[in-house]
Amino acid sequence: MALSERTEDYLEEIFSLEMESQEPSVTALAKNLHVSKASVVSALKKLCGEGFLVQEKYGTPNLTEKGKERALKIFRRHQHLSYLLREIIGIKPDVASEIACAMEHVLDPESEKRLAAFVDFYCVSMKEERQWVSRLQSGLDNPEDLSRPLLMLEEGENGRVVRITARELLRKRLLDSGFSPGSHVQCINHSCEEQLIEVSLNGTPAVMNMKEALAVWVLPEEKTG
Amino acid sequence: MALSERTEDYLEEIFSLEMESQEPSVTALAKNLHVSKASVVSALKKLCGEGFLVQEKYGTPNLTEKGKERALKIFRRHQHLSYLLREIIGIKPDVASEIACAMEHVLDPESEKRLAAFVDFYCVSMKEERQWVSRLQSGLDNPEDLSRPLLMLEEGENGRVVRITARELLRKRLLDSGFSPGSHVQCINHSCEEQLIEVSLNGTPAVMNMKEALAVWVLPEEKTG
DNA sequence: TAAAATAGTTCGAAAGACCTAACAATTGGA
DNA sequence: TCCAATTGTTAGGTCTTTCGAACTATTTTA
Repeated sequence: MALSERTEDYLEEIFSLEMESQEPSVTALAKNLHVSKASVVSALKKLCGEGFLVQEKYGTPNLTEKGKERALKIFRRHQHLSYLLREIIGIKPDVASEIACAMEHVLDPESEKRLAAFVDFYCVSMKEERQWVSRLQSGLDNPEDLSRPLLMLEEGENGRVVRITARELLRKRLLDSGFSPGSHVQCINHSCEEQLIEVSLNGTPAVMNMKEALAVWVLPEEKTG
Repeated sequence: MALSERTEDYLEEIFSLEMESQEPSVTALAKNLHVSKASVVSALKKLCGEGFLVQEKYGTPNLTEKGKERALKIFRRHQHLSYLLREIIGIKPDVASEIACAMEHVLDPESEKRLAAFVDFYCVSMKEERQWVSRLQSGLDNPEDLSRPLLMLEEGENGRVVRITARELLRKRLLDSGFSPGSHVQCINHSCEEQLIEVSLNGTPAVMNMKEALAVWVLPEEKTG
């Protein structure tokens, strides 16, 4: 059950190689992990002993179900962290991977969820920004055509959700209610006195308060009627 | 020169305690680092041997200049990382600190700069978002009053830079040119054919292309003339 | 098919971090 | 001032990870 951090690295590397349809040979592992072949063999022995791996003498190591499951967890963590460091913080890929390696072993499930949520939140907003930039650069110079908070849609205007700029509970609530990227929304009615907005979400009526309507960003579509 | 990651942790903890005007006694260190006193003593011995620390038998350890310098570097990295994990990604403080501990030893100077820049960038944009939300919620319902890309400023409009939504070279170029949060900018002239924008940056004329003008976000100020 | 190259294994041994237990110095009351 | 509690030290040992070097098995190739 309990694997040392370093042993987890071996497991992850075996998994990585398998993902790329490469043989997780002793030599390949030694090369990728920058250790001697002797070290690989002893790590492999430990992984076998713990039931994460089966391997005959001079045979290729094979992950068991248990091994795959554990490796996948580590791998996912690593991907998330790498992504955050590389694409969001802007750290160089090789350094990012190294840092991710150091982090991944101390990330508890809850923090991992937070991380994933952050990466998701940020990715969506970055994707939108890229679309925005390319749109403007390709000669389309109508700024009204950009996404904006649902709150700022005119009555009757409709479009697609592109991001949710909220965190924690509000974000969860909105996503759970169906305000996920790609959903179709239409502004039905602004009720300024009550600070409420009536909308149609994928054809179904819904009511939102201002805070919610500010957090849902919509890319308006051409009016088709 | 070369300290192991774990030994760096001891150094950092000594520094931390000194910062809080507490004695970095063997007992305190053992408690805070969750190790036995024997382990502390042997780590202290190593730090003395490397010249980061002076200590007489049964005396309080004292950081040398070299030790302080090194400890400060580690401490700063830790603060940055903790901040990122806690305040931006939303990971619980104790876990954040633990992860920061695992990360701080593999963060090279360049990545550290990137991290600092990201924290800075993100803090500014979050601050702006908060202002935005509170502004809307306090009844001010004039969306024109929000920050927007410099590209979207009318001729003659002016304001203050609140964030730069660019990365890597573009971001660096913009910051180097003086487009940093707080700078005063005024839109002088849009030249649509040449896709160039004439602006005044802190009173000095400058010319930007569309991509640059899109990356600089400005909070417009009241027109005072 | 036999020799050469490559791949995998085993065997100490070293380094690092940690522990417990016994011991020594210091300090603070009674 | 002296005894007890606290604090710091030392010795000896475990565990993990790593290595080089010698060795064996397998594969390639001439």
